[in-house]
Amino acid sequence: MSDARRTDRRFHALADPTRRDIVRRALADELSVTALATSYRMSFAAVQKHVAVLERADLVTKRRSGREQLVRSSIDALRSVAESLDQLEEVWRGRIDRFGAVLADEAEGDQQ
Amino acid sequence: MSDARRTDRRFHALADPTRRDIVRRALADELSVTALATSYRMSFAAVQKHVAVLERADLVTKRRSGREQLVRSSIDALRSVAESLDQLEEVWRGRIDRFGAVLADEAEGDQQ
DNA sequence: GTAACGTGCAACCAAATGGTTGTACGTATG
DNA sequence: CATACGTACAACCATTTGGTTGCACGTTAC
Repeated sequence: MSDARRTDRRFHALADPTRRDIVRRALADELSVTALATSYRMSFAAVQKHVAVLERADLVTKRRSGREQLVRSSIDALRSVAESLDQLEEVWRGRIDRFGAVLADEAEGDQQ
Repeated sequence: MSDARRTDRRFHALADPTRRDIVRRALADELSVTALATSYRMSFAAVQKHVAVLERADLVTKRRSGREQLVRSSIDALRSVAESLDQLEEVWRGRIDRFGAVLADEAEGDQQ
């Protein structure tokens, strides 16, 4: 999968409060899909779909244990999302640096 | 607008490569909608819609200058997205801390 | 004043999203 | 073995998304 496509999926997966909550809870503990589902006012199938969206984005992984499927969040995937934001932050800093350079040039021009 | 709703919109807005590119370019420079639009292989109206999505998410602001509308990204909004990821990171660290505590307890139990 | 430019917006369309119910199947429990 | 549990998945539906074209309107340039 292309990098951009993966980033798309990750941001998209996080653009829903239920899914962010699932990620949060599965960061703290490993939980079965049913255990997760009891917390939300929607059908089990709906929660299962949310987990599938997170799984396709690699934000969570599942591990079978008997008849349960245990969901765990991937801190690495979350960090890679944070990283794409950091890249933007760097672009912004670059702009400031150039702005600073212009000011320095002007000061140089002004000096006697 | 609720906090969650705003977070939804921001993640959603960033879940598209064209929009992330617009944010990136408007972080480095202030650009008109038309200037932005020339870079992408889609209609002006489509780009305009992307800018509108970013605007509703407060990720960019527009400033009128003559007949042009200059788009600039908001570094603060980007940082607030990064912040919601940091909160998840903290949950994860909390889990590790508890895990560490369990190990410490076990060690304590083990000690002679 | 007229023509060209930059923008906003409505109408339309195909595809994706987010929910539902129902069914099927492997696993545990009594 | 029979029943309940946990999960997966298909079919269906309303809404949203992401694109298009066309038109209107204010601003600039000639």
